[in-house]
Amino acid sequence: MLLRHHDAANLAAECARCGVRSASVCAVVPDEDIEQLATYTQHLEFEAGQTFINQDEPAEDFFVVTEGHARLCTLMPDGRRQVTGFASPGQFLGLAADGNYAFNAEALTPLKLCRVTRHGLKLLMSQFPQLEQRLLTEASRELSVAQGRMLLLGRKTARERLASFLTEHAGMAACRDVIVLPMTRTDIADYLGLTIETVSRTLNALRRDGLIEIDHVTRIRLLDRPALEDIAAGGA
Amino acid sequence: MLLRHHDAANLAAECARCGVRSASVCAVVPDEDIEQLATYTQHLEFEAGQTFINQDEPAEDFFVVTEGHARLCTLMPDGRRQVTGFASPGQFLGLAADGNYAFNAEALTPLKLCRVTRHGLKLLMSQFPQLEQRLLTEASRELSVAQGRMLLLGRKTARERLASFLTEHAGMAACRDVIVLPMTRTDIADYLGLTIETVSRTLNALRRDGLIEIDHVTRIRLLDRPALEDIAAGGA
DNA sequence: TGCTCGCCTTGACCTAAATCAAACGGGTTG
DNA sequence: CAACCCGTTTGATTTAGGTCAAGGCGAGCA
Repeated sequence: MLLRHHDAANLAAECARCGVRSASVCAVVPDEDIEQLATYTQHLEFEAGQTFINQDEPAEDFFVVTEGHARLCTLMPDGRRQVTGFASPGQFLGLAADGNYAFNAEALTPLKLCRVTRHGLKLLMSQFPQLEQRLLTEASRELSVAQGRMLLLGRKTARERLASFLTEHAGMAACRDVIVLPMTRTDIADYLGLTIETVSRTLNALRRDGLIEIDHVTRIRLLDRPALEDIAAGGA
Repeated sequence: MLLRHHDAANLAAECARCGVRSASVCAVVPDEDIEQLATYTQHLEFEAGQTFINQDEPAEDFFVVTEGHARLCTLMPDGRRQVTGFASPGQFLGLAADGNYAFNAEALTPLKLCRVTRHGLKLLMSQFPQLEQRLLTEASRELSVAQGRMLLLGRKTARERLASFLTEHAGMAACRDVIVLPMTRTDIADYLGLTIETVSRTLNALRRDGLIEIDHVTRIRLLDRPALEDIAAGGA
C-alpha cells in the first residue's frame, strides 16, 4: 500500500482511499469535502537528519510517509537510545501517541510526508469509516511486529538479531537478495539492542561463513537466504 | 475500564458500551440485535495453567478478559520464551492477530473471559462504530507500551528492568505501594528478558538497598517509590 | 594529490548477566 | 510426620557482548 506524492487535497483523498483499496473512490469525495479536508492536511518535505517528531511533545499531528525513510527512536536521559522502527513509504506515524508522542522521528534520507491534524483525521474517519478500519488493521499489524521485536530484544543472540534484521529488510526490498541500508551502523545497533562494534563483528562473521557479501558498507547481498531465515528463527 | 461478569448477551452489549463510556447505552441496543450478537458471543472460564490461545493457530476469535490474569508469550523452537505481556480484567486479546495468532495465552489465575468471533466483532463494530474507535485507541495505547518495552529490553540494566516492572505494577495495583504478583519468577524473567537467578538476585539487591520489602515471594512492598521510578527511567 | 572528517573495522580487555550447581523453603501426599 | 516436589535463593564460574583504544577507508574538498 504505497501512497504517492500529490498535492494536499489529493493526499487527503488518497488517505481515504487506503481504506477502500479502490482508485475509483476518489471520484465520490465531494469537492467541498476535499476543500474542507485540505485545511487539515499538509504536504511536508524534510532533509536527511531533520527531526520532525519530538518525544514528549503533545501529539497534535498524524503523518503518512510518501517518500524516503525515517527512523523512530526513544531516548533515555543519559543518552541511551532504542530505535523502535524504521518508516518507509506508506507507513502511518503518530498512532502510538497517547497525549504526547512517545518517540522521536528523524529523516534518514530526503523525506516527503503528508501531515493531518488530529482534528482532520477525525473528520476523515467520520467521512470514510473504512479509513478507521484500515488504521485498526495497520495498528494490529504493528502490534504483531512489536511482539516479534520483543522476542528479538529479549531472547535472541547477536547473530540471530542480525540474521533477523537482514531477512526482514530483504523481505521488502525490490531486488530480493540485495539490500541497500538507508541507515548507519549506529542506527542498526540501536535498533537491535547491540553496539556498533558487535554489529560490525557479527556481519563479518556472517560474511566469513559465506552467508552474505558486503559490496559496500550500505549494500549487502544475501547468499543463502534460507540459512539466514533459519538462524533468524533460532533454528534448533 | 473494567468489564464485569455477565451472561453472553449482556457481555456483547458491555463490549459495545466500552466505546461510548455510558451505561445508558445498553438500553438502546434492540433486543433482536442482542439475540443476534449472542450467537457470536460466548462466556468462557479457564483454570490456572490452561492455554486458551495457541501461537500459529488461525486467529478466529477475539477476547475480553473479565476476571483473573493471563500471560501472553511467544516461543522459539528451542524453548526460549519471551513473555510479551500480562492481561488483566478489561484487556482485549487477539487484536495483534494477522491471520494466525502471534502468541500463546495462558491463564495465570482462574480466568473468565468473553469470546467474540471475528464475524461477531465485525457485526458489533458496524452496529457500534464507537467500539471500533475504542479498539483503535486501545491498540494505540498498546503500541506506546510496546515501544517502552523495546527500550527496556534493548537498553536497560537488570536493576532498571526490575524497577520498571515494580513501578508499572504498582501503578495499577489497588493499594498503591503493596503489589501481589500473580506470576512466577520464571514469568517475570521471561517478561524482562533475564534469567530467574538474575531476577532473584536483583530483587534482593533492591531489598538490601532499602527500596523494597519482600513479605512473601509474591508480595512486595515498595518503600521508596520515587527512587524506584528514578531507577526505572535510567535516572542520570 | 593529499587533507580531513565521519564512519566503520579490528584488536585487547572487562564486566553484567548467564550458566552450572547446590541447598532451601513450604506446601502437598502417603 | 517424613518424603517429595517445585519454585526460589545463593554461590562459583563462564561467556557473550560491551568498553576502550587504535587504525583504516572512502567521500568531499582544496
